[in-house]
Amino acid sequence: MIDVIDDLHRRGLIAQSTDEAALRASLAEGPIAYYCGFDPTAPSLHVGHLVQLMPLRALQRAGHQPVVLVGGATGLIGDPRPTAERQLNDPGTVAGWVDSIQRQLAPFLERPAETDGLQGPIYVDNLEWTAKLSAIDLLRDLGKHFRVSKMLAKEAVSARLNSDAGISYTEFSYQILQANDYVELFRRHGVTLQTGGSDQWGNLTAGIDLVRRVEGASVHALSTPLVTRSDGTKMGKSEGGSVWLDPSLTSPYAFFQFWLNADDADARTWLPLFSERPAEEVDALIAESIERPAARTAQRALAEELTLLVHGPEELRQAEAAGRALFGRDDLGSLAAETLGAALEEAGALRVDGDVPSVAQLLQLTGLVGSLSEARRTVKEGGAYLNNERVTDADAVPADDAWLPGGWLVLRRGKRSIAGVQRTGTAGA
RNA sequence: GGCGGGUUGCCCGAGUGGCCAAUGGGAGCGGACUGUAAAUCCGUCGGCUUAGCCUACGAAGGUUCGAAUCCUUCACCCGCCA
Repeated sequence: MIDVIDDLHRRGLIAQSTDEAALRASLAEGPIAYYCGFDPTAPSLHVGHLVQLMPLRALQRAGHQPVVLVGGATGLIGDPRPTAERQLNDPGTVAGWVDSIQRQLAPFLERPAETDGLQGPIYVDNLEWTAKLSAIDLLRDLGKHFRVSKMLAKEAVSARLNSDAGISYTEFSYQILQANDYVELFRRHGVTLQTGGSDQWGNLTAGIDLVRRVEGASVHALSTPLVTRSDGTKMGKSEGGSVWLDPSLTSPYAFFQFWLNADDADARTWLPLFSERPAEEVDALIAESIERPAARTAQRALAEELTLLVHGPEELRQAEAAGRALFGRDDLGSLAAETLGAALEEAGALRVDGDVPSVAQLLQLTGLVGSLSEARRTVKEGGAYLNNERVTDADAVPADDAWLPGGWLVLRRGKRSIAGVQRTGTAGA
């Protein structure tokens, strides 16, 4: 059996680690419990979180016990970002996000657990113990273990102190709460390893220090690298928004397209990170990508594997089929109504009944553009297409003979933003 | 608590009474070239009932024919002093 740590290194999933020899020894000794926390800052996780999920899965496959923490308490406080103070979200909203994120995390660890007889995840919410902390407990029992000079030295904190934004006492205190989580999980579930992003390193080590001080135990941390794009920006933005894991926020089709459209350099660096294929297969795919970049083997492998992981086999099949139909060379009119309809449902479909809106209005209603002004601008720039033909008049209403089988119109913005419009009610085609 | 500096569009950052929906850069978006890549070049980049109008330069008032620009108060940030 391949050593987990070796495997994680091979995949590039380890940025930093505490005493690696000790960690290897402890992992080899027998199953350990490990945890990773996710703060609810939105209703869903996004593709950037996948890099956290990969080590969780890898460790689980190696027989260890995953503990998944959703930060119902820390989400109310806000982990300091290096740039600016966070906007506080109200408790009800955060509680809702805790639920949705917890549900979202389940399949990543439950499916392998069910099928392979592994340890299923333990779910925890740090609100459970943090809400009970009184100001006295916090300051007297926890605060005494924290040296301000050390807290100030944390990267995010010092960055903020050196910026115009400054930092509130609220966010400054964040690391105390997260450190306390490690102590609580050590006590409750015997957790001895925390994983997290490399930007969390300061928080991870703060937890280790606190466990040592209050429990006298030596525990571990492992951080994943910050995944970026070749241009240095964060991974996961597409068409102006984040790529979410929640299918109602980012459709499986859009999710699939995100990976398919990754640039070559990115796809090759991301593939080992996200693919759970054997090393030789990954290497072969990358070699092929270098040899014949136009075939996009790396992009395709990422798109297929991740859509399958996040959305399941049926959604993958449909997302793939939709892409083929919409980007294929076939004449749109020659596609079967069902094929076209299924593809457009995946891409995003709008129903119209009665009076047909103008092209500009349709662009806005389908969400391809954010406003009517933008719709007009897009048409002016030559970036709006109706059934693959460039639109020249933003206020024109689609002609009767423009409707394709099934009562569909294919509306496109730019090269690859597509939406369907279906005419209902009135007699379609 | 005192004194000084600051708060401009998605981000950075010019702008000190009319020529400002606001120079410039970045991001984003569109076009050309391609492979539904990258790089490059060109265009675009608040909203709307789009030759016009509305909303905007931390917030609220005020001065003025006219303010992002001047005055007052408030909020927040940074620095120095207590």
